[in-house]
Amino acid sequence: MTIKGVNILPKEFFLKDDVTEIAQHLLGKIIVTQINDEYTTARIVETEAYDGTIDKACHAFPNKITRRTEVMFSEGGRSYVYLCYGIHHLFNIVTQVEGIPKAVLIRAVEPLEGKDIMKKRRKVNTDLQLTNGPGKAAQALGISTLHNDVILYQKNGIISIGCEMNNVNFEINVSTRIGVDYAGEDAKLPWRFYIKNNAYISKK
DNA sequence: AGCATGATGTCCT
DNA sequence: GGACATCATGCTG
Repeated sequence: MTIKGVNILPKEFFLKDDVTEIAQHLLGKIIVTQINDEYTTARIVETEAYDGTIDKACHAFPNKITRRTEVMFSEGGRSYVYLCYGIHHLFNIVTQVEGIPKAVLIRAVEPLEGKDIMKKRRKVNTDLQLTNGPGKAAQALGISTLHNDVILYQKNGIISIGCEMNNVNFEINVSTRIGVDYAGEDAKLPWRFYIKNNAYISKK
């Protein structure tokens, strides 16, 4: 299963029981989108883990099923896209076997192919401002709430996650998550992961 | 049916 | 550092 040199990850990648582990394994992986006949790719450089079973910061806490969160309860390997602040579309990757609501927020990516398309979508001209935040990354990749509950491991899917043939080495930094102060003690969980020294990290 | 609230980004001072 | 845009969602009643 290959799209232009990227191997699409199998469903099993998303089913491991530790969402923080998957959040780290997603670093360095490639997001491929083919939306409105426009092809873009980007490398994941920053992620956050959310666990609806124990984590107040997760929309699905405590195992709360609503129309918005129900996709998090489905089998891993699907998208969870929701509207934040009425403006920003945030892209998450659902993990775990069916019934366990956990997901990984894609907070930042490094643009690879289709930068001209990303600049058009974002209405900016500087590479560094293109994808260095969760709202910006989704917008640059053409992802919106229209793409909620999309299967990510299908060949020729509109959104898929892959890895490059030649693996690149990097160090992983860890911190608390951004913008979840409302979660009380859970805001202190060290569940944000990012590639050390990458230029496209959302915040220092 | 009404209301409070964001897993943010951009612009202003 | 701070204001604020903007609306789907979830909760109350």
